[in-house]
Amino acid sequence: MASQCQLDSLLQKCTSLIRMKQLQAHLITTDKFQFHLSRTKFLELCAISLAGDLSFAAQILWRIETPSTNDWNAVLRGLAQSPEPTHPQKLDALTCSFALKGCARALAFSEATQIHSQLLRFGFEADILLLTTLLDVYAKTGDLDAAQKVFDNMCNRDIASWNAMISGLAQGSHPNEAIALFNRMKDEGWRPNEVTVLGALSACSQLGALKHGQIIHAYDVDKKLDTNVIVCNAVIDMYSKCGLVDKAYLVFVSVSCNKSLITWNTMIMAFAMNGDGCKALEFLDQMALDGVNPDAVLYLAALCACNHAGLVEEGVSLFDMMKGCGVKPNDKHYRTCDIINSMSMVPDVVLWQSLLGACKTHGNVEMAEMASRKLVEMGSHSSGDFVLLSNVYAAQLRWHDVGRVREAMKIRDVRKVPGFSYTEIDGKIHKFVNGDQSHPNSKGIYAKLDEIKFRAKTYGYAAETNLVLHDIGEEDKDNVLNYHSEKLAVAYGLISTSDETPIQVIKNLRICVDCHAVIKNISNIYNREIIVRDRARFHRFKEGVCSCRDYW
DNA sequence: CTAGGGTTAG
Repeated sequence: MASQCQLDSLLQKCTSLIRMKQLQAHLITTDKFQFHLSRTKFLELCAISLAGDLSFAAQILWRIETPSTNDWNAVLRGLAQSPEPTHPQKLDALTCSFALKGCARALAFSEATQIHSQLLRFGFEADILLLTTLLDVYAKTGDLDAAQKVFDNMCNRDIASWNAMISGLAQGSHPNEAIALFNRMKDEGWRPNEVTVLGALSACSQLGALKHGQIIHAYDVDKKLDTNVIVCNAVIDMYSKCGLVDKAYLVFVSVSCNKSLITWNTMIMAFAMNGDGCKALEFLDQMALDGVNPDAVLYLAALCACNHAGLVEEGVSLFDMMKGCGVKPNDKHYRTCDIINSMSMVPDVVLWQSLLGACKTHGNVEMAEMASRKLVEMGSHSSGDFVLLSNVYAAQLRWHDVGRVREAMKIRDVRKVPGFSYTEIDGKIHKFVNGDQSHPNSKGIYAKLDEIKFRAKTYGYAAETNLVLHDIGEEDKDNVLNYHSEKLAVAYGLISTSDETPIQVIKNLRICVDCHAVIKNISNIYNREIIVRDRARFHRFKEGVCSCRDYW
């Protein structure tokens, strides 16, 4: 690089814009314009000297791919001392709109609030499209209250505004509110379109809200919205998540439009969640016959199916299919591990998570430690990963290690996601959290739980307390377990529905071993079919056994 | 000179 003095003297000689441009050309042709210091010095002179030209400096700045802070400063300094220190370009509603879209993608909440105030200042508050974008950004950045406020204050709305609010609620884990708003929309005389029903169906899927889901499905058919694949996919997903795989399959076969990869995937996932691994694999073949090429997500769904159905061999051959060559180590677990290690791509977080899950089932501490180390390396902040490892330790009574995991969670600011369960009774969704006492019929629920406990004891059941996270006294453990949200939901189902009605419960986390055992007992003692959808799959309890065959 | 921008399944 030419000496500093040389550049300085060249800069000094720039007494006109022409000279400046000559210098710029020189810097570029001698490959010195890339050099930060000379570029910034040049920019600065151009922006502030009488010979320079502020807008020319700005033009140069825009052309720099990643301007340094000093580059920005040079132009800002020029702007600050120019006759018009405000931004020379006026922004309009579209400018705001694009900026907001950027915020949505970058999940930049505070930037969105800034644009929000600009937009009010410029008087764009009657622009429905713009406010819809704003609402959507707030929802996507996680501030549903702010989104709702925008929605409520809109002087008038169109269907997209409703859609944005409904899907915002559905995707922001407020599915109940999403369904309520969907109903309100219909009450106010709006005609939901395909986008609206997608949001509402997603909410039903999350809640296991079959009654609402069926109404929406009927509406889709009536209004011919089922000519849209995306809607069909959402309907299939809704039935499958509500536990009606057969119904999901019926919809699948009767899809009149062209099926997409996602249609197949949703259906395979439905079989997987119900532990029907064979059907899922059969489907993989059918799909090939149909000329649809599976993608990575689909293989993952199929692997999931093998995992849930305990189809280890099939799972391994699927891995082989995926990477196109066979690996044959001896031990089952190490085999899975080797396959994951030898994969050409970086192993996926989900694969390590499933390995960790398998370690829990088989009590393999060493491998669990290895898998969770990998997950931490990959920057996992999912509390589920930590809880799984913790459970592996707890099962071995290694309380010190359980404590270490908790410490690690604190340091990494991983919070345990609170468990909750939903159950739909006569179209009304009831939500329970662990130890919940807020339900109007709370007394009845706890009385029923006592009864269950008493009757189960006579059947020889003892709580599996070694799987609770905390190292607390036996009796306390017993209490913590007794009031898990899924137990509360099942108890409420027992007291508020007739004997033949199956009880459906949706849980946001994985079901714990004790709840699993208790619900098996309940299905036997009370002769009730109980279906629990947990984070990973469905458990169908009937006559004392579960469809997962205790493998999950 | 105008139009241009928003909501969508696994």
